[in-house]
Amino acid sequence: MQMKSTLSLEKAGEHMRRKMANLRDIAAEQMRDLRMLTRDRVEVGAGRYIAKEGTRCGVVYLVESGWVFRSRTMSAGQRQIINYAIAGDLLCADSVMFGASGFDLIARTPVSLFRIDVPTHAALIERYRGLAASLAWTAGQEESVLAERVVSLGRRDSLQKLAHALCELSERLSVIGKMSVDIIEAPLNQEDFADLLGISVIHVNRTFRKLSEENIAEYRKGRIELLDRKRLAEIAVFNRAYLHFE
Amino acid sequence: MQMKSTLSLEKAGEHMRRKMANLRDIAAEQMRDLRMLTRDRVEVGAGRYIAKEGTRCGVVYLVESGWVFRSRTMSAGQRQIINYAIAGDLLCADSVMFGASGFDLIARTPVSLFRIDVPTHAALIERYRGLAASLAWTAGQEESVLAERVVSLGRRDSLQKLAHALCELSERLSVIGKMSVDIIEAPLNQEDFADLLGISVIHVNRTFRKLSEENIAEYRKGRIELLDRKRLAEIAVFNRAYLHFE
DNA sequence: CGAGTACTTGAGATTTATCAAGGAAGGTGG
DNA sequence: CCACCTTCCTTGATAAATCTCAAGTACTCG
Repeated sequence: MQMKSTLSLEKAGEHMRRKMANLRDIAAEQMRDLRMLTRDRVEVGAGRYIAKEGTRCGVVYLVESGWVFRSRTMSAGQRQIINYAIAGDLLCADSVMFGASGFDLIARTPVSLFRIDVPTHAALIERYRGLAASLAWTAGQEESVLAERVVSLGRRDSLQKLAHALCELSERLSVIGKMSVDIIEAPLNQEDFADLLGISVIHVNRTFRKLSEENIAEYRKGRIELLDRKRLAEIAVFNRAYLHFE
Repeated sequence: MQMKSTLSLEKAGEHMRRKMANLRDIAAEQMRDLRMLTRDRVEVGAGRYIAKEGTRCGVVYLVESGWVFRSRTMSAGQRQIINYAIAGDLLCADSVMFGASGFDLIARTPVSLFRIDVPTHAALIERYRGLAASLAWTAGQEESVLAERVVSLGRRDSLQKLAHALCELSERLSVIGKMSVDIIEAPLNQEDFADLLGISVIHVNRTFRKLSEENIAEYRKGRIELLDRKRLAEIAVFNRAYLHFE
C-alpha cells in the first residue's frame, strides 16, 4: 500500500472510531488490526454491485468514501432499501459469521472501499480483538438501526417516516463531519427516499412539499436544507439514542 | 443451582446450538461458558417487562421457555413488535456492547429465563470465546431477521406480510422442536399479528379470512393450522436463508 | 348468568398508490 | 449556441389498500 492509501485508511478508521465512542479503550488495537488486515483499496463505479443476494462473500469492507445501499429487489420490481452505508461504515460485517449476504450491496455513487481480509472467527477473536470488537459493535448498531427502521415502516405515517429519515441522515453525516450547517448532501433522489421509506415516489414528492410548505425542510436535487430542525424532530419523535453515537 | 435447573439449561443451550449450526466447532466451549456464567433462573409473569426502553440493562438472558416480545409503543398508543424471542433465543445480546436497551422487552406468556452475567467485552473475548461467538451469531442473525422484516413492512402487501410471518414462525418453531405437523402453536392473538405486521387488527382478521377462504391457513385462537404450506410460501416468496439455520 | 376478551363484519373515511402528463435541468452532438 | 434527449421532479385525477368507527357474535371464566 502506498502512502496515500495508508493515510486514507487512517481517516476512514477515524470515522469508524468516532462512531464507536464506547469502544475507546481498544481504539488503538482496532487501528492496528485494520492496518494489519487491510489488503487493498477497491474502487467501485456508481450503480455496480458490491455483493449480490445469495452470493458468498467472506470479506469485509470499510467504506472510505461514497454511498452504498443494502437493498432487496422484489419479483414485481419494487425495491426496498434496508440501510445505507457511508464513510466509516463496515460492509458485510455479518459475512464473518454467515459467509453469504442476504441482500444486494450496490454502490449508489462511485465508492472507495478498503478490503479487509477477515480470518476465521476463532482467529479473529484470538488475535484481532480490536477488529472483533468493531465487528460486534457494527452488528449491534446495525441491528439497532434496523429495529428503528421497522418501527418507522410499521407505525409511522409518511410524513413521520420522512422526517425521521432526515433526522437520521443528519446525525449520521454529522458524526463523520459531512454535515454543513443544516444541509444534508446526499445522493438520494426521490425514488431512493421512496425505497428507503417503503412508499411511492409520488408520495415522497408530496411529503417533501408538505415539509417545504411548512418551512421545515426543502428538497433540491440530492441536497436537503433543514430549515427547522426542532419541528422536524418533533414530527419524527426522533431520539438519537438508537444510533449509539457517543 | 439445582439439578433441575442445570438440566433445563442444557436443554435451552441445546435449542440455542441447534440454530447455530455453523458454530458447531465451538459448541462445547459455548456450553461450558453458559454453565460458568449462568447465575440463576428468572421467572417472569405474562405481561411483565423484562427491560424497558432506555433502561440500563447490562445482562443477557437465555430463554428457556415462553414468548418474549421486543416492541416499541408510540406516543399515540400504537405498538410495533420488532421481534419475538422463544426458547433458545438470547435477550439483550446487544447490551454487552451498548448497556441500554432501545426497546421494551415484554413477556407475552409466563417466561423462564436464565440470567447470564456477562463480563466486560474484553474479558468476554478473552475468556469466554464460546459465549462471545454465540453473542456475535445472535447479533448477526437478529440483524438478518430485522432486515427481512424491513422488506416485509416496506414492500409486501398485507397478505404477503402475513404469509411471510407464518412461514417464519413455522421455521423458528421447527428448529426448537415445537412444531407439531402443520400447527403453529403461538400465543399470538390477532392484535399481536397486527403489531408485528404493522397493520390494523381488523385487517389482520380479513387477511386471515382470505387465507382460510383459499384453504391455505386457518386461524383459531393462537393456533394456526397450515393447510397448504406450498402456496403459503409462494405467496410470501419465502426463502429461509435469512434465518441462517443449518 | 354476567362480564370480559377476542374475534368478526359492514360502512364509510383516509391514506397511499397508480396512471397520465407536463415541466425543469443538465448533458451532448451538431 | 441551439435542438434534442434523458433524468428527475411536479401535479392532477382516479383507484386501491387499509384504517377507523360501530356494532354484533362467540367463547371463557367466575
